[in-house]
Amino acid sequence: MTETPKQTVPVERLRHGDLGDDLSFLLARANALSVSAANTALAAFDLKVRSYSVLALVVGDERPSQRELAEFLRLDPSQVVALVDDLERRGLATRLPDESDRRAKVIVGTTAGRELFAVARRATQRAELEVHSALSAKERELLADTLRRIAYPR
Amino acid sequence: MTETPKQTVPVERLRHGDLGDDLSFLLARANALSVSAANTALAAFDLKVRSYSVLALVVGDERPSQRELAEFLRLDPSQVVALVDDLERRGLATRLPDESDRRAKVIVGTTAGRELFAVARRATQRAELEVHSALSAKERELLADTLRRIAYPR
DNA sequence: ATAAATAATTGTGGAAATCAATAATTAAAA
DNA sequence: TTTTAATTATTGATTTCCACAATTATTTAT
Repeated sequence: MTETPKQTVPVERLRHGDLGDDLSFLLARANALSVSAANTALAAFDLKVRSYSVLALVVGDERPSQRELAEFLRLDPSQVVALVDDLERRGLATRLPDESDRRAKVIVGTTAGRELFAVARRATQRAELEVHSALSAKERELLADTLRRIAYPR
Repeated sequence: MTETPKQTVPVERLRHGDLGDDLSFLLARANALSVSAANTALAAFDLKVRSYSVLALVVGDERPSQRELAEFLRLDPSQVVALVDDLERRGLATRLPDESDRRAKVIVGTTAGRELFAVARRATQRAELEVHSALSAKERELLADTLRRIAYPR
């Protein structure tokens, strides 16, 4: 029996089918790598990309309502309830009544929330830089511009 | 009571915080739009991006093992079992013994699988074109090149 | 004044991710 | 060669995630 040498680069050959070069698939795979790197970096702070994203949106001075968070993050409103519950329980954000609409609640980050976000942000940016290390600063800029046109259509 | 005019572009202002311009976030958002467009297009064939991806990989002549599918798609091997179970039940793919390793099973698309993939592919490509309609052909090409460097590091 | 729409919330069922354990087989080490 | 370790597919359990329906309070439209 002649021995077939075992491949050391296992799935290389799968890259060159209909799928491996597909733009949507590349997008999905790049995103998967990015998300898991970010989650790894955020684990130290008991955050995931979801809760980190909410935190990022509420530590500024935009004071979004839960509905706005849901819409922007493409989440079901009920998921936002759970995410805000968690942040609030941990003292990182607060629900405030919306002065102009008593149905709505405005979410604002606390001081602790802002502080945690600051350090978590450094960690995610380090991780992100790692993921995109194959690209130059200029290429990253161009990529962001291009993705922005897809991410925010119209 | 003075009335505050309701905004017609609701979350526009959230785009311009720390998050909205973040490369990883843009990647995630662009991908989310792409995935949901693809899933919508694939629903007509009782496929999702997951099962479509597996189908795409097995209708070629690479004859991947389940382990290779799992690795390439970044899935747990047990999820691949379920996906292949489904395709096999529907007569779209078959498990064949790997001649050189009797632990492994090689997955090959059936004729029906190839036919379904062909039409499903047209549908997803239409949907994809829609999602990326803000980009020219040249820009799509450049985007694919850039994403490829992130998606397949080293 | 009444009706319709909206914001947050709860609960629910199904999909999916994660993890441990197992049987069969192969590869590595002694 | 014999034993040991690693690998492949599989099952099952656990948890998390996601999409929906229903509910309450409030606001907007008729």
